Amino acid sequence: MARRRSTDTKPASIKDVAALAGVSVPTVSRYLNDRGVSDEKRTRIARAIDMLGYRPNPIAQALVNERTSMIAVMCADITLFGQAQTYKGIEQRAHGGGYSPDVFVLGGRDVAHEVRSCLDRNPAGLILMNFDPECADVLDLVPHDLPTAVIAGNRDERFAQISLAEDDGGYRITRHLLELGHRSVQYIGIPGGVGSYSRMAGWQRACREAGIVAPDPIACTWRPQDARAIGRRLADDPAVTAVFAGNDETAMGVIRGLRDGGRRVPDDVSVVGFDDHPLASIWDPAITTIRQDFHRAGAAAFDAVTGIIADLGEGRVDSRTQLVEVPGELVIRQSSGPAAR
Amino acid sequence: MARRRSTDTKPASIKDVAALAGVSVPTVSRYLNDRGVSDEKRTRIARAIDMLGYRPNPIAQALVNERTSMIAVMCADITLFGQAQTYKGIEQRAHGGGYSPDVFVLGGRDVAHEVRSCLDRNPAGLILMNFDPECADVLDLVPHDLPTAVIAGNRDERFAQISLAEDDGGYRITRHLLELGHRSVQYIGIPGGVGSYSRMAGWQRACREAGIVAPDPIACTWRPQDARAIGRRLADDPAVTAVFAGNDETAMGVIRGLRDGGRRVPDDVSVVGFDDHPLASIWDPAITTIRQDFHRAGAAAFDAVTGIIADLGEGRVDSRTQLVEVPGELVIRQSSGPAAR
DNA sequence: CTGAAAGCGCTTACAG
DNA sequence: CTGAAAGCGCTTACAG
Repeated sequence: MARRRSTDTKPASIKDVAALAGVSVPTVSRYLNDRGVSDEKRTRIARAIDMLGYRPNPIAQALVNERTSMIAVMCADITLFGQAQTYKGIEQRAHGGGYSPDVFVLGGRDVAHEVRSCLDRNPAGLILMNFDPECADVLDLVPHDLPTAVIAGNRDERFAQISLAEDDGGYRITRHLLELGHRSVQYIGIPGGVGSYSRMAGWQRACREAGIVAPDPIACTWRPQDARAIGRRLADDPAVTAVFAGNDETAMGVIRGLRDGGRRVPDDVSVVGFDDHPLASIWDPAITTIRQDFHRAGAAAFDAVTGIIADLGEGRVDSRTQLVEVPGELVIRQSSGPAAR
Repeated sequence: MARRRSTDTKPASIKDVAALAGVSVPTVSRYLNDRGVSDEKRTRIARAIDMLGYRPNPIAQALVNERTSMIAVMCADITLFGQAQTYKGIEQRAHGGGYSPDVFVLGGRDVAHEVRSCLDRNPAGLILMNFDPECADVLDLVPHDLPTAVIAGNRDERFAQISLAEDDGGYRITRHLLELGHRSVQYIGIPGGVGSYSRMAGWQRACREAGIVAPDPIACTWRPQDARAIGRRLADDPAVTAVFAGNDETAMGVIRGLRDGGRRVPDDVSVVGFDDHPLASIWDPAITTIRQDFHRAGAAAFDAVTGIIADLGEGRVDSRTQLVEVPGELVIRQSSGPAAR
């Protein structure tokens, strides 16, 4: 089998540049890495690079440096709103800098295998979007000395972490419903989303504080259709006057299901969501929600990882376990209203 | 600066395996690549690999093979529904195979620079999601001999292409509205989405065939809020009885805007979308749309690229410019109805 | 089937 | 500041 495709002109290497500039290969390398090179050779090398259209081979660099310039970004499903937005935040922050993010979707059964494949590629750092339960195990497979930031999930003292303050958001939006006079709030959960730092935990805390017994949470998938079916069932229970859906898309499904069952929102039942999806304000009725700043969380995670890398270069080590809080914001719209008397 | 982080135990290399197994390095390499190795050495090597937890270094492999096992996937914005779903299709198809997809978001001003950075990393193949106008220029920067598949966009005879048959979808959904008795259909465009293979082209064709003059298309962004503003404006024009929105999210915004302006959907105005977004059937009224099979398009693109790679290995060359059609499906729901008399 | 040699494109001590 | 040497972890001819 041919080792190179036939029509391909082989790209210039550092050797070609050195030859054309009349210097040694290490001198070109020093030029590329901003080490001391005389002005005269600088210009000669610059010209040679320009003429040849030379671009350093990142693969060779990675081999000798024993690390790439890639920041691995692991997530369970990049098609979901929060994860996509978070990645966008990472992506935009990375732009133009020395590191480029690289998505690894942990989709299959053998997550450990996928994680190892990723680590084999020698990332300079790692960002884990810990939105889904299957991601939590990943942390035990990550070498301790790999600069790492975790977004969301329970606090893990071993790593830097970006907290989206979900418990606080869940608490506040539940309080909002209680203050409207509702005597109980039904929670509908999204996959994962459990643990002491979750929106569900905030809901439970608010219920406890108000002295009411939180009803059993109802589990839902990511699919709005399933939320609709749940809403339809809830429509038949006159005791339900307030619903806290785990995210906005779930809220949309629940509202539709309640309406299918003849209940009006918010007149008969208040429904709130979470995240502030772009369609949340378009929905009819517009959805009361907690706005999450996923972009900022992504950017913060990127900054954390590159910060750790820089700190390690200078022998500092304290930034490795920092905690950054990205608070949510209660956005009151039309899907929540006073409890019917 | 330390070349390796201190707490790190250096991973085993092929050299370590060879030493432990008592064979030469090339023999281990042959073992790894399924070349002839005696049974006795096979077992010794296998044991050594197992004991050391050895994993071949893909970076070194890439350097010597002059190609990686990565399929570069370029797109403009992976947070958009169609692109995210398409990527998911690619991702799932790739699973377990020898190639892994790798996203490159062409976000910045200097697309050419971004493309070159991607190509520097020596992908084995390339998939371009040609949904946005800025992506079209990319094709001129791609070396002809890089196995490439283009998803959507105008037909480019130089490359394999997966067509989502958007013009056909646009034609059929416009026909649907015309058959309901509407005398004119207003098109609201999404960014990009022009050219002879677009949903807009299908709309124009259907109008032309019906002998009606297509009104000027209205440009919209990806933001549902902007679509809502357009809908609000349209509400004041009694001549508008049918709207074809460039995608479902735009349709939702338009419907909301029409309602803000006092018009009922579909009684006063029919509104249809495109894509079959998961929320399209949840929306009230549920949205008539063209269902697109993005997963299948992604899988087809992956198959095309890996097929080209395999064919090149065997000297075939014909698959390089194949065209695959992934048709859409008209899904009639409640947002479209007979024209008011 | 197998090992010694050479090489992929780069970088980093080591002498000058 | 600069070049000759050695090496990163692999693979592929080349002899045996």
